[in-house]
Amino acid sequence: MDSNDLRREFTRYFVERGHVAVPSASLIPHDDTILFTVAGMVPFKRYFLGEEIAPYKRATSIQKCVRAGGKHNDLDQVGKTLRHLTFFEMLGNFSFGDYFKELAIPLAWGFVTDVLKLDPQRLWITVHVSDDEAAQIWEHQVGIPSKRIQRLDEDNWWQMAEVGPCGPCSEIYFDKGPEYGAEGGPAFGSDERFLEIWNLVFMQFVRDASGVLSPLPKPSIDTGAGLERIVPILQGKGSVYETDLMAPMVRTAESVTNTNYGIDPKKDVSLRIIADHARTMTFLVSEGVFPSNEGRGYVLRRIIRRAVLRAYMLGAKDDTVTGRLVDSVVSTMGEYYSELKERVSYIKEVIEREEDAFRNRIMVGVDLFEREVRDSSFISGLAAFRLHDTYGFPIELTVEMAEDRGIAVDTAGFQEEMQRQRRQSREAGLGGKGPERKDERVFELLEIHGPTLFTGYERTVDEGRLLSLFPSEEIEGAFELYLDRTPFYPEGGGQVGDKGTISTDEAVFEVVDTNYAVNQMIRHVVRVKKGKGVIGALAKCEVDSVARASTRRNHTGTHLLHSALRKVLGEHVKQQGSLVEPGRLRFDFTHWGPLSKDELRQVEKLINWEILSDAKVTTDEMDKDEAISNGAIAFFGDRYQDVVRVVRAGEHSVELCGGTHVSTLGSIGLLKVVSETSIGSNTRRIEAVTGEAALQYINEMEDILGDLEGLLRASRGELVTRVTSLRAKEKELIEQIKKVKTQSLRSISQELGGRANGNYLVARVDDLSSEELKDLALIVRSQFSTVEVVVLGGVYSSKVGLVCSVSDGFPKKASEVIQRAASLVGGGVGRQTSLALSGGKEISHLDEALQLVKDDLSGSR
RNA sequence: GGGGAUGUAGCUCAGCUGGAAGAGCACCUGCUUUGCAAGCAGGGGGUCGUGGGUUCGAGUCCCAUCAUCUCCA
Repeated sequence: MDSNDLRREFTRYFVERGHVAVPSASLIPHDDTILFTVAGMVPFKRYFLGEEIAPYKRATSIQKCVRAGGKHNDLDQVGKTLRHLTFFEMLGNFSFGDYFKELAIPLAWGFVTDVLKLDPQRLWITVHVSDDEAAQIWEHQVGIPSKRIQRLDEDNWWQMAEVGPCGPCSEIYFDKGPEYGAEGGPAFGSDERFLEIWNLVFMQFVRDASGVLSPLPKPSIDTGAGLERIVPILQGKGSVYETDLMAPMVRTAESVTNTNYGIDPKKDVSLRIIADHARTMTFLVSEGVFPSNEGRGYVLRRIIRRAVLRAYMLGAKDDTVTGRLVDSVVSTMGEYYSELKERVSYIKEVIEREEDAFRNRIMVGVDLFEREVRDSSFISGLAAFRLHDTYGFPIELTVEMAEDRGIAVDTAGFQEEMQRQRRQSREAGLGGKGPERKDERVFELLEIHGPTLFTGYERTVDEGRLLSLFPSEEIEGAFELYLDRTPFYPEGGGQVGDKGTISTDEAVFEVVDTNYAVNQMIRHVVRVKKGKGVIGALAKCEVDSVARASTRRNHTGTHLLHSALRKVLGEHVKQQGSLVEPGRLRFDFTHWGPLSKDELRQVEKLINWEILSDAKVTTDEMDKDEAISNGAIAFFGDRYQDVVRVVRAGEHSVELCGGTHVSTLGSIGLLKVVSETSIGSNTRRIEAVTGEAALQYINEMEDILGDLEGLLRASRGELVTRVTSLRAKEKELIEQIKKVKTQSLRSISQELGGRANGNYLVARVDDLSSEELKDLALIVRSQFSTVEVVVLGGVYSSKVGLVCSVSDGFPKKASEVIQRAASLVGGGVGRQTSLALSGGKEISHLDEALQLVKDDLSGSR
């Protein structure tokens, strides 16, 4: 049975038994607590938590998963073991308060023995120490001999968090045979021998804050069976790397590194890492993750770089390898995962760019490494850390290159430095933002009155009933105000919250901000202008409609900007964040370098064409999945309700968005980009203005141009040529002045030379800058070869300048000659040998200082 | 969110404890020579990322800012 058969058989088995086949969700979960989708149940989490009602009682899925970075991280084990992977597919069947242990266990057993036809003699079962019920079912209902049912404690207890649903698990293990390790079953035997192939999670209890367990009224089932664990068993292979799932990637890794699998165990680890990472990087990029220096993007970057590094160390020094790896993943998995086939050229471009960047870093790092080993017989932890931290030179490479030369690396010291950095980062991270406080009072309101009805899409003036009013814990002197319905837009989707006024018969409130207190409860942050709020009073709500109108223009403008950027730069452009205010809009997105002037112009042109078309902006409410399948751009990490608003602006832009928008594009007026900057590697930020703000911006530019016209006495069209010619003229004049100065210095020098006292000259020359004074001293010495020491002093712009030049053979340093004189006029002097400059502010002491030098020189003769 | 590094001629970079802005390649002119990165002589090309500060004096020290690279969270 190959892996495609297995996927098909699995789905068929559970669909035949009343399950709805749910397609794999994105690897990017709608869940801030995890980095990636790490298990089959992640997309169903809200059903299990009771936050949403599941549209089906039984479901089955084959879920793409990534465990790399964050809490669930298998990066360090991959390749070293045969069973860990950073990318894998999870087979699952789920019951949402429908069947429980009594059916889940036989269903699992049936699939494993009837469909997969695994030998029951080689299967072991584990249950939780407390779970007699499951053990009973296994033994009596299924008929497993009790000696092959083992009890585990923590390993068979599942919980999502400290508080919330939890329960015992039961697992099926496959015995790979004595050649893989020690006897004893999964509880006591070897990890590599007894392979967990099936995990049944019984969501049975809910744990409260004090740790007390109480039974869930409707217990649920969550199953996870690793495709990559089962396939090798079915195909009689020792590991997934030899099966049809991953062998092609191993072959490609062999070919790009010119290495063979199965000869050197150390090299095998690398080949496995390359094969594993090839799959992970391909899938992550296909889902829109972009290499960057934070979050998911950073994990992706590390995965790409690690694969390249392993290939590099195996011998792929010059040629890029990732393109061929991606090709092999796509040809192996593209049939089942058609999204890979559709985006293959994009995936390759992103990954190959990252490989190129990394190979560049390696080149720089090798140079630095050479410099490091040149004058030292070992590499300190600090040096290794600096190579890694500052230049991105991998520690593995440092160690390997050092080994080649028989040089030791202090890896313990390196680890210490890493620890120090981790600690520092963590502390800094914690200091930033405190844990989100959820106010009990707000939950109560939600329970009693239900969600706040938002009416702001249709109007900016409305009436609502005052539900609650209490002092804000965050803002001194402010209050939180809740209504049953409101036209005030709560901050979200990058759009800032509305401001305005809320008034009742008894009171007037100024709304300074609006946001969500909890999901669906709109919080007005208000200051009391007058009177006292009475609960239950009818409140008149007036949103600052001028600001709202500007915000609308900017928000729709942001959508147009997004779609124009994708058109001009390419599909890799992904929104990374945005800020929509009345005054301006800000849009962050992924892209690998600054935009050229032409690209920016092109973007502006596309946007403003759309605006000129004055097309209607339509918003439709529809099912989330329907919207996404219709091609709407959704932002991973954002939370969407099941029913979403789809905003169409003009011909090209379709986005899921809860914000407020103009009704026709023409009312945006003009969109003008005012800045384009970088906010990190592969991330750019554009700021733009629309409507009135755009007019104001243009007027400011006009004013500047007007001022320039006045100053340069040139018309607008002549400005550039005028400045160019002025600069040329300036340069010419500077040249001339230089010449004239040199000439005049020469003639002064002639005159001074005659006043030399044998081998030295001390003179006062005023009105020369220290620069000129210095030149003069040098000219004197070049014109009069008998003069060995020249000391010149003078006053220039009410400061004293002092300079000394001596010939090569002279016994004293130049600085020594004028040392005392310099301190007399209030200046310091360095330790220069042939030429010393000094200066000070004590003009009255200049003559005295020069006399001092004269006396010294005549004395030393 | 917190660190580190870099920014000097078209390109690659040097410039030490502040004191006269450099090299190689490329470019231009001339000569020599018709042999694989040709040689010789001469020449042009710099707001030393930007803005402040310290100093008699800053490419160099301090602060801010922009850009690029990089590590950690």
